[in-house]
Amino acid sequence: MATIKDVAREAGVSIATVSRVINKSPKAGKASIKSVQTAMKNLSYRPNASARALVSKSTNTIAVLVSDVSDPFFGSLIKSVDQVAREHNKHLLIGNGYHDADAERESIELLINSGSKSLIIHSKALADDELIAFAKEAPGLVLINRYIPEISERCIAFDNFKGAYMATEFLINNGHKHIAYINSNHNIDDASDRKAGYLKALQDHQLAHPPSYSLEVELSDEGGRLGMIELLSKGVLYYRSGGL
Amino acid sequence: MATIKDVAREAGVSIATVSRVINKSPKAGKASIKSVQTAMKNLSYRPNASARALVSKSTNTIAVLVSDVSDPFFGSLIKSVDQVAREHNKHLLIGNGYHDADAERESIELLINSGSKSLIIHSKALADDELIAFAKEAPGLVLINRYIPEISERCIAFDNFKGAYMATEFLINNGHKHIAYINSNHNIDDASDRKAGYLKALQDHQLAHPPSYSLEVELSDEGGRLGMIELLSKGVLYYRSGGL
DNA sequence: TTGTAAGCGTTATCAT
DNA sequence: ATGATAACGCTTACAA
Repeated sequence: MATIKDVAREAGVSIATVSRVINKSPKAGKASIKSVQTAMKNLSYRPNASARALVSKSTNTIAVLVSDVSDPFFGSLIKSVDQVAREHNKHLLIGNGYHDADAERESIELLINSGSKSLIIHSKALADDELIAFAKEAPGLVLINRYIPEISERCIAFDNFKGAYMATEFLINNGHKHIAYINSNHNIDDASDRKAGYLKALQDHQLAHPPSYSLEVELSDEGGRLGMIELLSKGVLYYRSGGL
Repeated sequence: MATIKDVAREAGVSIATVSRVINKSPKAGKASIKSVQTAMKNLSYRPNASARALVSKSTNTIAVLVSDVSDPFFGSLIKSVDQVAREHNKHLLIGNGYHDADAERESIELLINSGSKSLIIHSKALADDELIAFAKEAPGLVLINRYIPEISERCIAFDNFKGAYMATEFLINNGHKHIAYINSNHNIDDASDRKAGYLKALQDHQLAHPPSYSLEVELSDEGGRLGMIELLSKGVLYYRSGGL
């Protein structure tokens, strides 16, 4: 693997000059640029990322922690991140949290250790405290899909309460009086916040919400299907044809 | 960010000693180990991965290039890689090829530049020559789902021809005489190899294979569904009830 | 067992 | 415009 030194020798200039043309410094002689460039080609030179990171105190990677790469939800998330990362010539360092606190913690540490200054973290298993501590340690860390008041400016999340409230109110405004709610049985804020939004909307409109109107199911297509079947077969709800 | 130097000062030893306990070198004094460890805790020291990589000439990352992270197929692939990577305390550096030759090339270069010595590459768009060149440059590069004779020991791939041959022969052995083939319209080896295997099996068993028996469809659930509909509605094939 | 010091490949400061 | 050179944080002979 050719180093900057090799290129300098091959091009007959100093390494400082080589560094200048690599980094497109304005103070590089036209002649030098030329010879350095051909030298780089000849030796198929690649700047050493580690050395660069060491001196510049920042890698060109963006760390992303998700719960499970094989879940299409996270796949899409990663892909979106990658698309903007690519525009800035950065790679992604991926960590898997496996929906487990220990694994999440370990992954975040690994990601921080590896020198990424930008971290996009999707963590549901870790406690607020730990995440706050990490956020304090890493100024470029951002939480996605999670809201922690103490570090709100680092959080990007849905307003689940409001979303569920709006959806419920939308149905109410369309004349519905019996609205059921199928929720995920995941014990995370998303689930409880949405449920709360649903209940609040019903309450604000003086609609009843007997327990039989809501149930919790496995978070999957199949879970939702079974939930619907349960609601319909129990006679709690019934189809209403035409429009909303 | 505390450095090894800070730890050394705090622990009252030399940086060499600190380095030794970090790397669990056998020649580290019991007392030193103790004081260094508490010093590390106090300063919440994290070894600088770049510096380490620079001197040891190898990062602790495994690079993976896939066509599209948001595709569950690749998601599972990445997850599997991650699981063994995690056992070795390594992260994944992910590249997206986007089914495009330029993007694939660019990604591989980025991954190599970033210092990963282990590369798992899934490339369908790049030509053999380019991949061979990359393989030569990076001794730790491995091709997945692709077979290139010149670097066969670096390839991990299905024998698509044989697989299709076996599947076809299986049907033949079960008494079938009219066997259709719905293929992907992706212009990649996988598709043509499988098709060839299918044809060879028919030929070896002296079965007819009129053009109407095979067609190419979009690579998706819907594509396959439409393919079946076409075959059935054209009367090329028909259902046969019971067993194989 | 421990410390000193050279060196890894770059960048950036300072002269020239 | 160009070249020495220190520095980045760490590992590893080599000495002691």
